[in-house]
Amino acid sequence: MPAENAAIDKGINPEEWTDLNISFMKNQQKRIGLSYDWDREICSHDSRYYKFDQYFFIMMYEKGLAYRQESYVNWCNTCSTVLANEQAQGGKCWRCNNEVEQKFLTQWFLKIKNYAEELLNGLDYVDWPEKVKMMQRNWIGRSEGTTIKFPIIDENRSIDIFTTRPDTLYGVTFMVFAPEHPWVHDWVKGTKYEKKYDSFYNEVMKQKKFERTDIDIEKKGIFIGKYCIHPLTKEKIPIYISNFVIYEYGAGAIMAVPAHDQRDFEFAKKYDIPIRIVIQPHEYELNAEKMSRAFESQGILANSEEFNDMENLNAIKSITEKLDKLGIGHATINYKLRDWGISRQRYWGCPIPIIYCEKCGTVPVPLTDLPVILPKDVKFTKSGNPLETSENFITTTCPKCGAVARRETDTMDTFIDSSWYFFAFCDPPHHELDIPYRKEIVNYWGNVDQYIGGIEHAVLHLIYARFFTKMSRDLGLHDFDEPFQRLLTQGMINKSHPYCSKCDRFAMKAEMNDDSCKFCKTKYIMRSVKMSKSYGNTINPDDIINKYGTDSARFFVLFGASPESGLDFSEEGIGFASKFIRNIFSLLVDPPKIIRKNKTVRDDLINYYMNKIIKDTNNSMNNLDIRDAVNNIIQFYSEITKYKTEGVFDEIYNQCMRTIIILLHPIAPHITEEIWEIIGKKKYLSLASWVEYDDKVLTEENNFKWNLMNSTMGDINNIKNLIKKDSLEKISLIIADKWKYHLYSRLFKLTEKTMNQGEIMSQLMKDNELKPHGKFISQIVNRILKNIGKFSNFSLSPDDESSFFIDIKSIIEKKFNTTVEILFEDEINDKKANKALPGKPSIIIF
RNA sequence: GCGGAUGUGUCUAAGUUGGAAUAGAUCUCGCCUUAAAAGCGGGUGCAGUAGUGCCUCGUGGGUUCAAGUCCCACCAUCCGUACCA
Repeated sequence: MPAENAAIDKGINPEEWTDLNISFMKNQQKRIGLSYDWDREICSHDSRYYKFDQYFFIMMYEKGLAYRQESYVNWCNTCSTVLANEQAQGGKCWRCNNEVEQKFLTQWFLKIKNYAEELLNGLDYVDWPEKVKMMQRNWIGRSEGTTIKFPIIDENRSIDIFTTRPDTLYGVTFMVFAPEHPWVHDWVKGTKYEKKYDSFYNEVMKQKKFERTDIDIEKKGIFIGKYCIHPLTKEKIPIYISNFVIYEYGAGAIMAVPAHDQRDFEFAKKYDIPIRIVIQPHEYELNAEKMSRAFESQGILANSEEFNDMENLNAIKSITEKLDKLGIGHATINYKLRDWGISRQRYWGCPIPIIYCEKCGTVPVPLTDLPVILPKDVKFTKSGNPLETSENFITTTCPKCGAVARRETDTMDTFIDSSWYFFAFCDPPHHELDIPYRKEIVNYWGNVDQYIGGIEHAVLHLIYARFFTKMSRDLGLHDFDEPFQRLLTQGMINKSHPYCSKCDRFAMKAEMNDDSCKFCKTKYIMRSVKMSKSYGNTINPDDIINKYGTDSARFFVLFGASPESGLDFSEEGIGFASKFIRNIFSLLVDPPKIIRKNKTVRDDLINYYMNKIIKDTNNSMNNLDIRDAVNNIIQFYSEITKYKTEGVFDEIYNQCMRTIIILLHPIAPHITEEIWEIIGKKKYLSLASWVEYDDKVLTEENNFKWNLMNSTMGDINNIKNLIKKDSLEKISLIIADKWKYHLYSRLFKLTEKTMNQGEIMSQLMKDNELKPHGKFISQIVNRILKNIGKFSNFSLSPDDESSFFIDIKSIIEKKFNTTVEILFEDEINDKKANKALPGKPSIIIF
């Protein structure tokens, strides 16, 4: 439709305009480095593709899933076309945001309602955001209730109304029909009510549909002089019409129970209709005259013949059973979901393959005659469907009798195209095939493992595509039930923009440089809002790419926020990204200044980090936590930087480089590919195998050791800051006495049995080795028991701990630019020394 | 009204089966530099001349040896939806 509008505005052919845009977008996508398999490119305006839109339509027509009906439909004046219910949410056109009107037209519909139950249940089997599932559940709007026949007086037909509250059936005191219900029109004809009805009808029709169903709008109605009969009591019940009853839902008429429904209550009060109580609350008694609002809670039935004294929730079932037995009602399930109106009065779309013959009526185009090609000899006038201007197209012959016939000129909703394109990507359509795609290929690839799209399609594309998947499965085209197994709804790119808090509005494009609101003169504040042309706050990706490069743009977007939460565009953010990209280049391309021949513990450390980071990054990537993955890479980058300046061991350093290049490659493909070549690697990086981590490096012992090193260095740093010494003479690390290790192992064993401190202490004091240290132990035990989980179960022996510190001595020395000595507790006479504990050496700084 | 989500030191975000609150930005100090930028290092909840103590994940309770995480109630914000019989 934008193509057609642009064509009208600019006088270009829509096809030309579409192709132009496709090549522009393709270029941009290639520039930003998106790796698509372009061999699978499909275009919905290619007759090889839309042929199968028509195929699906005809298959549905033959199965009775496509039908033509005259009804009230949503009409958008600016788009000059009909819209489906899903496309007119909140009474506004999904494309142009214009208020939609109601028009009475003959249109093609698809019976999506036939799949309502399955569409609802299928939601339990997909891994989608709860929010989207809720939106679909609400949209489908299943409700269980009862259909009840109310015979019309003086006629032999009856109205089958739907109610969820058959327990209140005895409380019905009036009926309400939608004003546009066709029966109503006949009933008032030639009666004294006709005039009143006509003016009321016109008044209601003038209201926009969504205004009419606004809760604040006044509930208006009139009596139309007609009655029906209560199916059980046989009482005469007056029929009203009112604006609050919607023709499309249920029967287009309701039974009104003013005592137990607030809306009915208000209506009854207004028009002086009797109120009959049929449910009494447990705690008190209602009085019809004194009621100020309806009683909608649970209670016990009254005035309900044999159902009196029954709990109302039980009565729902009992009354329905009785109606069923008498043949005047039955349990029913109703859905809010309406059938999908797919006719569009526009040129640029897929023609509906139907021919109207005077003799044979509505005739589908035979499958062998597909595709029905969209003609090019059309005139774009400002009004009406351009297709109607192509005589060649309209005039045809009837496939059945050969007589001159006329083609349908409505085209299909473009959502039809997007309802099955994911199958087409598996097996791009071929003109010569008579099916849209081959079953074994689609079954092999499908269903889609991970789908990404905006939340705005929650009850549009995402419901249509599910319907199509089930429908085409039933045509035998493939075997699975749901199109998209995992769904991620990505956020939008926002930008801060002038906002008036008083008027609750953002500055429009023309006002965006003003200081204050043009309506109330309040000063604008800056607030984040989605990018949009009307606000004039859009950023052209090309500008960003030109200024910072593709990789910086990608890095910024991926690191800026999680995919779900959207991103605030900012200059600082993109600046950081661009700095990082530059830094990583020089880090990897400039060779290290110091290269060691011997392997040291420093190399073990960076190797440990490397493996840990591969593991964490892989996890994050798999969960699509791209931001976390990037965070890990940034950390690894700074570790490598430190490692490089301290001096490297060639083999390990090369592994680190390879790892970070590969990890970063999906984020910043261009620069990493470049670096790959510069450092002399053969073949493309994009074809290199992904990095694996070595589980043997990530043992509990190693985790413990490197944590021990980090926390010890943290402690040293802490003390250093505290004593405000500029340069350090010496650091002594004192490893705890052997008996403390013995204590730890005894203690942790005991805590498996009991957490009682007294009991634990008395057990410990039976140990002769520990007994002399009783006072110290009781303090330690107290501290440990307060938060046992904080203490690792794993520990090294005193000798292992000491030799580990000897190993990493050089790292600490380098970091603090001083000498480090490792001692045992009994080797030094300092009262600070005896604070040493297993896994926590005492630190003395000189 | 109904439904859903969110709330984390200044900001943006991580935080898995409960087990020592992480990153990045910002700001700031230092190094480097003739200088700036870039880069590197320290600090960025409070207190402290010794590895510690205390506070803090919207508020208030609860469960637990242990709660950002589990349970209950409330508040705020955002989104969806609305006479659906």
